[in-house]
Amino acid sequence: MLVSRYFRLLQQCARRNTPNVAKTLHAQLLKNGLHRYGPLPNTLLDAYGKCGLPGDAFSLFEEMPHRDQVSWASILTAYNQANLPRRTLSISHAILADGGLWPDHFVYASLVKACAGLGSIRLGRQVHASFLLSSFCEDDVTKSSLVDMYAKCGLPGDARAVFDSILAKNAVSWTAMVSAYARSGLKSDAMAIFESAPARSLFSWTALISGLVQSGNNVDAFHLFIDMRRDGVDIVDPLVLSSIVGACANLAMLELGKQIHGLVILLGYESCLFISNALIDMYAKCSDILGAKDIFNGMNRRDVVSWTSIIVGTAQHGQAEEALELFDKMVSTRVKPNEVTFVGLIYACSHVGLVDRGRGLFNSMIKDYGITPSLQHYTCLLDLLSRSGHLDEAENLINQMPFQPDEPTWAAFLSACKQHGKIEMAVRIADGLLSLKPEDPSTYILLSNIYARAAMWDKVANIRKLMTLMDVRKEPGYSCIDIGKEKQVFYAGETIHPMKDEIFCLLSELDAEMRRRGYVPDTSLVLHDMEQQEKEKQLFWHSERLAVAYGLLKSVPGTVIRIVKNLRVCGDCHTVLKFISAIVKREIVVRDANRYHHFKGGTCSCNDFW
DNA sequence: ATAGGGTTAG
Repeated sequence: MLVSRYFRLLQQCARRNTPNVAKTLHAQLLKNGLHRYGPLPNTLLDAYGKCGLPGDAFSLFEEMPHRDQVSWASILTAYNQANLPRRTLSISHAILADGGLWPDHFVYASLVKACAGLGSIRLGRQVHASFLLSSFCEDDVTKSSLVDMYAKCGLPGDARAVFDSILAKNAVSWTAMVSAYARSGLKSDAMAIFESAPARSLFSWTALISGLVQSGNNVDAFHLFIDMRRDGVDIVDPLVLSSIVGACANLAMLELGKQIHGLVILLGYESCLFISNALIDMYAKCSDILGAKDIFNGMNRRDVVSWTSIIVGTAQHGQAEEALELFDKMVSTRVKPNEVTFVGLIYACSHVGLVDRGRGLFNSMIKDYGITPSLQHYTCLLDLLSRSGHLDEAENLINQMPFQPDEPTWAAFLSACKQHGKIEMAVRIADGLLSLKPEDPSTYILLSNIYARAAMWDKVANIRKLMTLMDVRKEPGYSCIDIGKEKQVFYAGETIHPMKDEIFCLLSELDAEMRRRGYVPDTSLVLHDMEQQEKEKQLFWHSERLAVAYGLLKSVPGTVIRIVKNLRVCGDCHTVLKFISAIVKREIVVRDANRYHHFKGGTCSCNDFW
């Protein structure tokens, strides 16, 4: 009787995720000597794993005198559950060595899941091959996990092949396939599978919507979310909400995001951890950093993602010192920073030119936290060094780092050389960059500027020729502005807007006032060969100016004007927006392709670093 | 007694 009670209680622990109860039961089992009784050790191991205690699970596993298939499967699950796929796979090597135990279908499913988590197609294919040669090769559960593994490795065709081989497809297999197509951006295939599935559920809707958000089809995801609501699907689990909050963030749709936030509250999920995390990011990406802080401050539990989201958001909005203070608080509350946190922190340092602090953080990341720097970390550090004029150190780093620098990395370094007047160095870097056959139009504009600065006119001509030859054309710039519930999009040079005359009139007035205050148009970044006056006219019609003028004409006086731009703000527009914010005494927030600019009283939060 | 699908930060 007593033994069956322990079984029941431990299984309950696993289901309800109550680690303390698991530990108490373990202690009782030790006390009454039942800890080695029958399958109880495996049940306890499973409970530890499912309660998120992989360390305790592993100690137990090591102490076991007899490990069977179930023990192996349970320890693998424990590591998968804790999102430690490397551990899962490292243990799998031991499986073969330990008493000649052969993996069963439970073990295969766990191994495939670990490969999916790592995104390692090489290991994934090895496990797949081994599975096919085993006597469990018809197992449908493992096949469903293979569908997912191929999907996560970006191979929807391979996923489909496995899916077609599943004999008895169930809800899990259909959902895995919907997710496979959706996350690969294969919209119509995803829809087709979704519709041909025998049943729909919150699970399959979530797979479809989340997948589309992940592949950047945010608007489609939104329409499907509305369809799902119309279908009357009960949102008994908030996962889909975090995806749709993410869609609002990606689209920078603040009003829509606020409405979804309302829905989150209505459905009672506002204290759910990863919903709050998604909301922090949404408000930050929608330029409302105060809204993001409200969410963060109102949380009763915060994890790495919460801290990292607010640190990154604060840094991107130009409040670097505050981002660094937040990090100190994070450390003092014993939340362990991860690789993403350090990206945000080094970025923050680069923004205010805190070279020593940034270097220190980079080293501490490696030494104190055991994190191997990625290309992104090197890029942040390079940015910090080169912006602050430590160009030789930056060049050394480029040559020593274990990554091949990509085009944006070279371009950023090059632009810093130009900024600091290191023309010889710039030309050397430019020659190297050119030989990599860059693809981004702005790289060509930068190169052309460098050569022009060095008076190397034949090279300038060569760049122009290359651009026509490769048909490198600048992506058309556009800016969006939300006024109430209406969204307006302005393209550069647009002349068909119904309020065109009023916009032109206002911009002319502002232009005159700016010139009185000392504004001189900076036409150095206008590409085309044309007269000065013509160049100035080009700048005059840049999309962000049209959007600001429209905002000034239509919005409630005194409110913040929020603009989202697809490209980076040009240097001249940046100057103009600073002037305008002072003249009209309004705060203007621009989210460009790279960062956020809060223009207020003639200055910008980015300190002219962008 | 053990496995598979939907989740947030760069």
